[in-house]
Amino acid sequence: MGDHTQNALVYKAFCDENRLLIINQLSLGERCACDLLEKVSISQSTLSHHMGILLESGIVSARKVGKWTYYSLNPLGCLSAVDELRKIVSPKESTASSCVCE
Amino acid sequence: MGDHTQNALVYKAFCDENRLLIINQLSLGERCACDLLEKVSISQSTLSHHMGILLESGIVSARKVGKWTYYSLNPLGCLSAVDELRKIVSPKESTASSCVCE
DNA sequence: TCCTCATATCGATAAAGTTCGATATGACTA
DNA sequence: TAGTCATATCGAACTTTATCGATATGAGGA
Repeated sequence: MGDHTQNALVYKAFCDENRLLIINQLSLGERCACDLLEKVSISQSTLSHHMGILLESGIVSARKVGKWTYYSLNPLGCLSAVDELRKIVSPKESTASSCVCE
Repeated sequence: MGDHTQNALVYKAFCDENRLLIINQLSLGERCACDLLEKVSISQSTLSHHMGILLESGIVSARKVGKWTYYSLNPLGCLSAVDELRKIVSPKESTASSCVCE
């Protein structure tokens, strides 16, 4: 069945244009926040907010090295997001057609 | 590259709990609005609003028969949503690592 | 230790989204 | 033609989200 509350959180990663831009950058390889900031025209605090959402969705990982934070796509999280979406939209066996319209 | 504006619209279908519930119902087969209304505890006008978003995302189709509207998952739209998500999160060839941090 | 830099958090505001009841629309039915 | 039923649209209240500038935190360097 899958947990709708959790899934809603996962796919929130993909329903904002700026987050899709960030994901696109990360699909090219690991990036530090300052680097992402150059590519996406939003403020530093807004970027931090979006990175929080991406981390919470599980499709992005963070790695801290000194002052810097490096972000990258989390392969397992991404795989799981794609696979779960496939499950969500795939036809399922229905016990009965419950439509009572006619 | 993919159109971020359009993709954001597609994945908006999956980032709301009630829409996930509706999609789950439709994955069992075609359903009329009155039937969906029985399964999801929201008002009729709210259901109509969500169906509009699902139609716009391309993952749901509508078929009108007299007074009734029958909704179903759009196989092509669903396939495309899954496949596009796979593309969005798959690693891409980068021309150069652009990180300037160190 | 003090300063600088990278990032996170806070507080405020504006925009977008969810939800509802009321009403409109449009199809069938008596 | 009137009435009823299914669904869509409207308008408003409320909640959530996106965004920013200011400030805090915490690491490295002088």
